[in-house]
Amino acid sequence: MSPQEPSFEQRVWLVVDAIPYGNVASYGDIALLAGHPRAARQVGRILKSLPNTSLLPWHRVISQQGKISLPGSQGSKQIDALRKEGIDVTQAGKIDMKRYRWRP
DNA sequence: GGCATGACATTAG
DNA sequence: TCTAATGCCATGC
Repeated sequence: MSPQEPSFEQRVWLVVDAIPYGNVASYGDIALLAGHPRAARQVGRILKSLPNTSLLPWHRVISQQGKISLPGSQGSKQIDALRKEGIDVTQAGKIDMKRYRWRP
């Protein structure tokens, strides 16, 4: 029979869930680990579509430039959540990727 | 099957 | 450092 491979969406869930505490990953990395090196945009769309019941650490996913791509109150929440994990976030919402980037 | 959208990435100025 | 333009790809209508 034909085992239906998990959707890109579900792969993203798995990858995001694998990000360890105190580390962050970029959309491009998520897409890459999910099997689609250039589907970073879809990652953002998927995370946006996440149900509030999901326990995924989506706040550990940021842009490659170490900047929060989610403006508004949600962005502030993300920054706050990252700081609670020991990640240093500048006042401009900038993060040192060289230091916190997740290396599988 | 085609068109529009998007929590991005990269390059140029 | 910041802004603008271009590319790439899955999803939804």
